[in-house]
Amino acid sequence: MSRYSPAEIEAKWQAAWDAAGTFTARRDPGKPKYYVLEMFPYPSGRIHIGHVRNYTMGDVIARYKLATGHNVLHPMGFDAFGMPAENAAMASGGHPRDWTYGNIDDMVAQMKPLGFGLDWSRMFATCDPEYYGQQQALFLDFLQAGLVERKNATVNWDPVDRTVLANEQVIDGKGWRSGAEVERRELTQWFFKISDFSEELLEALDTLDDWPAKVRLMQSNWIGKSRGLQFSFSMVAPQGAHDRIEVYTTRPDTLMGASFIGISPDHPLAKELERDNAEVAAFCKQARQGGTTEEALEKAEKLGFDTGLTVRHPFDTAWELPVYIANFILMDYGTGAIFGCPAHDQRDLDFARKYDLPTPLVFTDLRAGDPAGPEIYSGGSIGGLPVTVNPETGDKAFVPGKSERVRYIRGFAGDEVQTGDEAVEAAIAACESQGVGRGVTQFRLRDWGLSRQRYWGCPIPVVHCEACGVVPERKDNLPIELPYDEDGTPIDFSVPGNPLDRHPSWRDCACPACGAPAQRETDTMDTFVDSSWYFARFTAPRATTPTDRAEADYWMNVDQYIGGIEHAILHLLYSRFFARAMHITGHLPEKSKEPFNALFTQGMVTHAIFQTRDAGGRPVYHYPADVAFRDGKGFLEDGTEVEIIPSAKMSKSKKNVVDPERIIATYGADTARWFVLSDSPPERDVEWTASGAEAANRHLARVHRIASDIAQADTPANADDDALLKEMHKTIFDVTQGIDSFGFNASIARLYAFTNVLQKSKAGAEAKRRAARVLAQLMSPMTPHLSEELWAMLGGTGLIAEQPWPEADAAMLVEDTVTMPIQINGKRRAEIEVPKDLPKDEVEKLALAEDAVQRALGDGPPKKLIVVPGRIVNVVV
RNA sequence: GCGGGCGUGGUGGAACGGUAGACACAAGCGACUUAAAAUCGCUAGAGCGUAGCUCGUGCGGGUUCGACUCCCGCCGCCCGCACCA
Repeated sequence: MSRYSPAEIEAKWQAAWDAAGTFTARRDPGKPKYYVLEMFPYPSGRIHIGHVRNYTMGDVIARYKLATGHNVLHPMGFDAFGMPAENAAMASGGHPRDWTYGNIDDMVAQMKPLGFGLDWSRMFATCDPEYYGQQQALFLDFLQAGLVERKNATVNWDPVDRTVLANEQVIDGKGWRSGAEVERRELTQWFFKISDFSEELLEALDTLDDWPAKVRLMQSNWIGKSRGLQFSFSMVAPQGAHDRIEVYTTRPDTLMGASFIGISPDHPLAKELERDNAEVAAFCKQARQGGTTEEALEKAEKLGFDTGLTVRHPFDTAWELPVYIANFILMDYGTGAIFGCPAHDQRDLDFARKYDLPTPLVFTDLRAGDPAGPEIYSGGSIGGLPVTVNPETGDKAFVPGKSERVRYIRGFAGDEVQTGDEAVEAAIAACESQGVGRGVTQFRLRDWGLSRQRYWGCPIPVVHCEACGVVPERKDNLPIELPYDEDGTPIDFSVPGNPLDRHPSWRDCACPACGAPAQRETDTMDTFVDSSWYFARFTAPRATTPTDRAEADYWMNVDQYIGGIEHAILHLLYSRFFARAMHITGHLPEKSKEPFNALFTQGMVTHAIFQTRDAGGRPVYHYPADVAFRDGKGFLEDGTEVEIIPSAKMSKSKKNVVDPERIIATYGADTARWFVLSDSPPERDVEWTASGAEAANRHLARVHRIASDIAQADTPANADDDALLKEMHKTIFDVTQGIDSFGFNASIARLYAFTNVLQKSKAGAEAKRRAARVLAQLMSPMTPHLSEELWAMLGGTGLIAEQPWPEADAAMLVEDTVTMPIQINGKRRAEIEVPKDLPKDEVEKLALAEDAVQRALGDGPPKKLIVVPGRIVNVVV
């Protein structure tokens, strides 16, 4: 009898699929197509177990769809531009291109042994000139279609290295290399006009039925549609050209609670004041310190500078409000100016407390004044109305939900008692009728700045000419390739900044319009651009235009997209925009405006951390391979017990990583594939454990053993055949349903159960062989190599990968009787076995006759009797 | 700080508002063996007065005949926050 030997069989069957071209996708209008795609990896050089899980999920779908008669497209590529390659060149010399392609070779070599049913002939990397040249063509088409523009953006500026930093390079407000205090600085950049599509991108979310609701909600919040009022405060004393300050607010109902005006340090008025006032300039400089992230802005200490200027309240010209320059207001949002209502906004309240500004209350809790209700205010007043928030809760603003009803004491429109939403609408209407501003619908979504001051990215194909201005490159000149060296000299990556900027022979060129000497744009594109259309490129990866319409029309859309939740907003939103832009420019059909029909977000693979402490109490981490287990505890070789911290995100610094290559070498690819799917639902994290992997391997060996016994068995057909086949059909049904609904762990649990049944069954050899072949088929999406081996062993013909999926016989699924639990007051106390269609009153009779029920009832009748047919009986006593 | 999610035995997890703990891991006991490994079988949420009863799905409330599931308020952890990919 042969033993389970993954190393042998896995290589063998991979070669067989290659030879048969099982996974090579060809357009065939006669067959329904199915496009399954996993988010492609960044070529770090090593695949990790999380990749294994991600691609195994996609492969299960791909192989299952192939078996159900689909023409499957399942491609793979690399998201190959980005900072790590430049960082590597900076840290240890070499060239980003060599580093990246070397890593890609390594990763492909690590992925192939996993036996994924991928069409490798379509592979590309986004750093291939063939790919990014087409991306440049797309950029030019977008530019011509009015989908691109130039304007200012705020960036992180390192004043010592004199370079722009990525957010992740800003640590606690300081540059990662120089340690210098980072400044926010404005720069002219290219933008995709994604905000023109805000409404459409928001509305179309409703059509994405097969996307997780949480992703749609996150996108919806990100786009952030709001209804508000745009109006201006007139200045008491005009300052230069400024005689008013334009603000936007989503809470115009709190206008009578205004306490101050805040403007961004980059507001034109602030800039004007800065010019001839050293104190203002010093404050603005300080206010511009720190990173650009929303998180940094929100968490930073709120600072303000009283300009001494004042404005008039639009409804009471005698009421003057001070104008502050504030560090938490960004010029990129709204008008770069706000009015503060401290009583009903936490940030404004913090600010008002700090600068001792009044906090007029606009509305109160309906229960205010009720002794049992919250006390919201006390203290002084303006015009007989309360001003000071209750000193006891004085640092907490009263911010109820907008749908909650509150009592307006400083309202100016609508009822005294109304919801925030109603009050906002009433306030907008009232303001409009009195000529104070206008109602405006605004979106939080900003345009997508795509310029990056870096080398390792797709060059932006434009030229700056003194005479003609900004000129698009001619498509004939594409691709504009990144220079590998500097006329024979290696590019120096050790200097901060963009090497393209200091590369004269690459930068200098002829103007595509007038032919005069001109200069190339040295910025490259955000790597999100690369990943915003790769799915379309996979449909015709070698086409000499961005897409081939016949191929794109056939293969698009992606039927099932699989990736991490961390991409829930940006990558997916940008891709949705790109698909629309590509449709407008003729590169994709109408139906592809939403390019991903279904989305699945998978969880991470985690691993316990093994830790001891050094003399100073600091943690010391240990690799899993160095830890031995006894009685559920872990020990180092010298006998020291380690502390086990379960389920932590894998990270090299914590040493809680497992290497897929080692797993494959030890157990084989099928074990790795089986285990990463087996223990947790796919959308949740799964914890990798050595014992779990071992057990998965033992199970596969067991299936192999059972199958080889069955292959040689000669038991005649008998009375047990029917029960086995019935169980087989139920298993087909359950496993299929599991795969269809991404319940891979449930499918696997069912396969375990069926294996147990098969092993114990006394059925005849023929029935058992049939059941075992079906078992092999049902396992084949997860363990394709073992399944091929079993299939061949059990007399199957051809490749199991190319067999039609087994179908459950509905007649074999029905049961004649059901077990009904009987509850007394909601607690299970007994159960009865009844015919499936027994009438309700019969069930009631049987239930009441039960001992447990009789005992609970005593002599009285039940208070209530609930019978859910086929499900449950509940007796209330 | 803001937005989104998750929380069930010693462990991973299962459970259309209807028998909480399927299926596994770890553990214990047994069979086989000279022995071990492998394999096979059995036990197993906690507690108690053990034919049975009580408690139990992060914490506190609520809705319901019935709540892991729905609602409200907390706590903890994870993801995202526009130049990480």
